[in-house]
Amino acid sequence: MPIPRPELHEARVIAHVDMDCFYVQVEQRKQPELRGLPTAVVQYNSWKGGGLIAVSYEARKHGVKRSMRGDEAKEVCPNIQLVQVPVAHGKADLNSYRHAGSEVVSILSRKGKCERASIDEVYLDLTDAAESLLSETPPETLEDMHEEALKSHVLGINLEASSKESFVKDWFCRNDADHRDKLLTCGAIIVAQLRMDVLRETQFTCSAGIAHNKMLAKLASGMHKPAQQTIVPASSVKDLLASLPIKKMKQLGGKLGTSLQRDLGVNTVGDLLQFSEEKLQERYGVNTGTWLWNISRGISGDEVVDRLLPKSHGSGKTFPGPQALKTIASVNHWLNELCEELSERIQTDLKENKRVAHTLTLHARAFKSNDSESAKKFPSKSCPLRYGSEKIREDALKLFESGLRDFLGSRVETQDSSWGITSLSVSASRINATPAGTSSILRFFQSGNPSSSSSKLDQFTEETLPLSPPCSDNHLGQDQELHQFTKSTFPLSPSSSKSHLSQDQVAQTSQSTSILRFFQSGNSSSSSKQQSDPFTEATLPLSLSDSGNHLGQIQAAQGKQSSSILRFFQSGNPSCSSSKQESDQDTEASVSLSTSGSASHLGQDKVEQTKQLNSIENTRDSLSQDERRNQEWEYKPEDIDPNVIDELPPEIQREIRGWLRPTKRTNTSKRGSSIAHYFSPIKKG
DNA sequence: ACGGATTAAACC
DNA sequence: TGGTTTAAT
Repeated sequence: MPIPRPELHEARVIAHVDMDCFYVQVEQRKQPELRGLPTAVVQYNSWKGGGLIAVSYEARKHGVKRSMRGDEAKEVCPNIQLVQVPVAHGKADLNSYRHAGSEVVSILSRKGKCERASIDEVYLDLTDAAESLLSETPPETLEDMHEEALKSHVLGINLEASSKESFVKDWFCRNDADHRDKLLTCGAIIVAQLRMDVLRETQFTCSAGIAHNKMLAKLASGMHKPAQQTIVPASSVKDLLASLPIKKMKQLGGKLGTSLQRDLGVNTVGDLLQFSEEKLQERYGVNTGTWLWNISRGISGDEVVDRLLPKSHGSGKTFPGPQALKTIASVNHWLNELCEELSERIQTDLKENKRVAHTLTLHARAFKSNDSESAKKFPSKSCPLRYGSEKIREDALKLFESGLRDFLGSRVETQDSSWGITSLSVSASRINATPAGTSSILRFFQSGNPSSSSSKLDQFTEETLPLSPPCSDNHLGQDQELHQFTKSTFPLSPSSSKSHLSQDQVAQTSQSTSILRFFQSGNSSSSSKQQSDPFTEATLPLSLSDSGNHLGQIQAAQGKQSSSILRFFQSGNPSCSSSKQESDQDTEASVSLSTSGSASHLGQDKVEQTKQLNSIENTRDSLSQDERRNQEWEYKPEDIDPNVIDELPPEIQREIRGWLRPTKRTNTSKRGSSIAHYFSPIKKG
């Protein structure tokens, strides 16, 4: 019995799809009269015409480049059309581009595993689709090959002939083709179709690379732009890399690439071949060394991860030079703007994708004018994320103050204006999908608890948050709705009149809220009630409040049943019952329970997220443990405190434990791992 | 101290 | 783990 050759069985078909000057295309779709004209997208038009962040290909011909100023662009290309990025919260607002990006993702994810790599790029694993196509209708039998597929570039075969297309067709359809080449051909046909779908459905063009791994696909997608695709057959990899400047390689555009050039005299990827793996390891560490050795041979085992949504959200702004923020008041103002945007975005994420963010992080850059050693960096700070824009603001300000104290080194004069903030950002990370659909745990909380009446809940919610700031006037329509939701979600606060978050508070908040968030968001998707907007109207099964002067009402509002629920949460969670003084009381006093909104209200405009969520349910029942482990990052065991689970009824325990994966975190880093899956285009002995 | 605003991931 | 650094777009 001959052992099957691994290359044949493990040859993957990977595509990288890259939108052409994406922001420009988005603006041109909005203003079709700009189509065909040299166009660029700028932000902050006030200073020197603003900074360019996207440039159309017409404008590039005139020498306009990214990172030029609007004024410079006008000089080299006088009739360039400059479009400003929308502004909201006093800063650039990229939401329209994000939305356009997700339109594209929803189309590109139709044919296989799809990984959103950035706002305008995806990787696709088309192996299965290509194999199916090959076995059902192999290229050589195809009568009418799509024009777009025939326009593919194939590295290594065409020689700039005018009759290129016939060469490509011959290459596609030749009978003696390598199996892997046939797979790539099928991949190219599929990608061509996807690109046409994207164009038809969104009016956007894109370019693509088709190869056996991500690295090569990414390389290829940039080789013929715009609106073209490039195939990298295994046989052409060696020549391709031999002359490829090292800095063109992803991950080598920065310091590592520079070090390779300067320290090893490596100028092309091919130059790397002469170094042994050990040599590279000793200079750059095992992982990086092995990784370098591999990429120089076109080997890259990175898999396409099925992920259509971003892993974090951030909102930030720079305050260059004279604009640096020098008072707490001004920092507070901008923090509020940034937090407002962030809050809206995680709220939208929760509503549309049923995802919950767990960590709030503040980043800043700062200088000290008087201090001699001003080289110190402003430290990042993070804490558990509490939903609701005013909570976020409050926490972000505390994080900032804490960071500023560290930055200034325990000296007191914080309004000394001896410091300045040159950039500020807040971000939300550790975003977990919540289990969608009906499950016993959700049924348990809904049917088992009579105190869960939504009308009562709304009232409760409104009364609980009298301190919310007035809606800003420019919020209308949908924003209004969002704001309401914001106010009513997770109003947990560590009752902090203290000047900073202590470690204890942080830890406590983290543990005690995670379970609540879990149930809250899961619950909200599981009822079958018909409501116009279940999310805004009844979304508060469990809430904690810090509003001291409403304590009486809150206690009155919660029934007996809810207090028993409360007890087992608290007893199950050590950090809840431990040495908390005032915050402990707040916590105890304000938990209540409610029913949820409707189960199946997913907006139909969000096909991609639906697909992602559905895949969770499907895999739960049909996949093996191992397969689950790979996909089940969605379930995030961190959402559930193990101690709490013990207190739950047995059938609920079973269900929850089914979601939990064993603590993973193997020490295999991306680099140097999963050698078995490496595609090896270069024959060895 | 203008290449801005975001994202991701390795590393320690 | 949180926080820092690197890198890409």
